[in-house]
Amino acid sequence: MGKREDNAKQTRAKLLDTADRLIVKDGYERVSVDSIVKASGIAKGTFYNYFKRKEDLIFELSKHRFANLIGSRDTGNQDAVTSISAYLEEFMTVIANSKIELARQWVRYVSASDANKDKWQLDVDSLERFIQQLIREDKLSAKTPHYVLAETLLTQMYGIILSWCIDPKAIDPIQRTQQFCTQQLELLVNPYQ
Amino acid sequence: MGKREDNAKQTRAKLLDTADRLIVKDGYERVSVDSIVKASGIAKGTFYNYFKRKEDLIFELSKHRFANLIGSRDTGNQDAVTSISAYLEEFMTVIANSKIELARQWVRYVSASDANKDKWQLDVDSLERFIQQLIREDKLSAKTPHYVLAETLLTQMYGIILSWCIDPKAIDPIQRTQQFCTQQLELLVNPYQ
Amino acid sequence: MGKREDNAKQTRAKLLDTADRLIVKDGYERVSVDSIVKASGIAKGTFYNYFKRKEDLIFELSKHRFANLIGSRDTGNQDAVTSISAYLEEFMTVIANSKIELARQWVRYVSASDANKDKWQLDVDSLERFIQQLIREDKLSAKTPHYVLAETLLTQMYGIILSWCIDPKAIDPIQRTQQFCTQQLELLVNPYQ
Amino acid sequence: MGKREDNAKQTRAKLLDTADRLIVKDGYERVSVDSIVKASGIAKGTFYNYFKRKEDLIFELSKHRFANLIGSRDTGNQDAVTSISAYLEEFMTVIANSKIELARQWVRYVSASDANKDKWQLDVDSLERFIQQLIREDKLSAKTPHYVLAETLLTQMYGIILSWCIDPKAIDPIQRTQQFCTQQLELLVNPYQ
DNA sequence: GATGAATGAGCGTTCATTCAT
DNA sequence: GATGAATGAACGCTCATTCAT
Repeated sequence: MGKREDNAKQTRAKLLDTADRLIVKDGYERVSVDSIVKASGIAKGTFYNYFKRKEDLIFELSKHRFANLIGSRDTGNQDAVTSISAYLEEFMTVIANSKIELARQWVRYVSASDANKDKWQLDVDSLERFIQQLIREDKLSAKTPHYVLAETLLTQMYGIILSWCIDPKAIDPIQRTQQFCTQQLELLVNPYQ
Repeated sequence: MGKREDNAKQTRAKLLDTADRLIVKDGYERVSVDSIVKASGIAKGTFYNYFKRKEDLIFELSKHRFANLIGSRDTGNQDAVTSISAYLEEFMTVIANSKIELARQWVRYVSASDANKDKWQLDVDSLERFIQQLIREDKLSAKTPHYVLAETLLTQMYGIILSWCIDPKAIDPIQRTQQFCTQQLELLVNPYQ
Repeated sequence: MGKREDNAKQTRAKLLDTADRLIVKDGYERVSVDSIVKASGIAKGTFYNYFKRKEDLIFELSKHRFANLIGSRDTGNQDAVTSISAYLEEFMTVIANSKIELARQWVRYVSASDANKDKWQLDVDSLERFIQQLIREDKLSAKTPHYVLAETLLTQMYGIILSWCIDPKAIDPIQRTQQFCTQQLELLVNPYQ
Repeated sequence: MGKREDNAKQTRAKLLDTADRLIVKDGYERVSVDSIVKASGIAKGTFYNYFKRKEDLIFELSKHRFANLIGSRDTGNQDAVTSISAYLEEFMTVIANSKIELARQWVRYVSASDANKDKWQLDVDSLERFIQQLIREDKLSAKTPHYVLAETLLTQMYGIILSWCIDPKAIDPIQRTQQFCTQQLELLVNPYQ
């Protein structure tokens, strides 16, 4: 870990950070190599020392950017519906806390190409693990179709995000999530509780 | 309907068709006015005789594709779950029949600005009317929360579309819809059946 | 003068009028054949029945548009300075009454090509004739250098117009003309009065 | 001043020179970015490395041509009329030395928007200071209306430029300036000499 | 390894002009 | 004579990429 390698790592990191920041600020479409190197104070040629093509940076970014949002969590002695509700609300809060433009950009981004396909699977897996945890804690029966349930719930969340992007004024994603949890979640979970 | 008007209609249609085909083939991002006119053998200037901006063509395209998804329908003597399943499957079939690139384009388009906010509401209203019809036909109890149910179901459909856009290879929207109908829909509808 | 010739004349006149109006409204640069035919409700092809090229219409327009502003006038028994002052003020009033954008457009127009070279000469000739009239009326001596004086005075008017175009807020062309007449004109005319 | 910086300077200069040459040759209206880069053998993209917009090059060009027209000058023991004549002639010579197309461009440019309003004021101020210098040197009386005189003289110069632009063949700006100085200037200055 | 000037294909768009109907 | 769809060169401008220094 000589000084030079260190500098190189920093340069690379700076490019990634700057690109990330610009995408958030200006939207994915508007971010060019030019804007990245100008904002980061790094020469254009240097950019191409680290990334053979612009695409490479974008790809690397997407790996970091949409990292799995929710890790394991303590459910205490709450019942299954309450636990899942808390999970989903937290999931949606992270997204809803960003401005609508960011959410829109996110939708455009993940639906732009196959580069982000992991995102969906990671989210499903994470939610499924959470449900399995509830099964292990005997809050849900062993018969619970954990994968299908995870898929359904996450699909609902994704649907809320998309409808929010379509009509941000009419739809409050947090409130919609709460409504769903209150009125529908129980129906889905009840048989297994 | 003189020869000229006829030709004009054909020219317009050819531009739309070609654009549609190219978007499916190459992806929304890569389709330019140049590529459209070159592929259709029409002069660039002619393009702008029909569409003031490239955007206008795109808009018209997505309108055609995703417009008027569901009209009224005869439910015969099917029960509520079966009827709703048929409705949702038809809804999704229209979308899934388009290629993934067109669905992506649609997602990008409706989430791009506030211009399409009606889309969501129209879909919800349409589905709600369908549920109300089932209530009138005594297939669902009068207590059915028709609006909330419509919202939930449509949100699920939108979520499926979005997850399909994210990972088209892993997800088959029709199959996912059927799975949802089979395994979850009953839970949601049962209390009111 | 059959009906057909009459219609043809009207069509031609309408094109000229519309073009003139649009140039005043939108500025010379922004007026296209398209905008002219759209605004006049005449088909594009018809335009080219009357004018072989767009230039032809512009040329014809310039002949009408910048016609000699001032004809002969009664000077009554006013002295030379008063008469000339009235003449110059009227000249400038015609111009200043138009909006600054029109004046700017005029400047751009007359300085754009050689097509308007007559304009300057016509104005000088007109003013010279006026001065000669004053000589004939014995309000100025026969030694008055009528052409040079006309040139100098008109040049001053043109200079005022140009400076007005450059800084419309700081300069009031009418007031500047009056100031010139009050403070400087006498000096130029006195020797011959 | 490495080789690279040197080359860059040359590239920039070449673009400016070529543009200048083309404007003189073909007229302001007909010069496009394309024609400039083609004539200079420089890539189009390079043009935009140096000038953010085409306008910027035009602006820089006109700044070079018409900037800093007159600095302070030694009047020796010439009388006022001679000194002012020399001043005005030099002013006009700078302009007349450019080709007519460049003068036209200048006129169009300064009259295009409010961005150049200073130009007029700077010229007036400069000329006024020169007249004040003549007053201090006792070549003009203290009663001389220095500002009004400066305005009148400069207006005359601007008028000559404009009339030159309108009819370049009939009018020689230098000769017209000399004529004005010989025949009219004395009348304006005499009372204060 | 860092630099930034140079590149040129490509973009969306405008517009005067032609010509079959 | 009137029509308006069709044309295609030209416009100003963007941008990912290359390469000599």
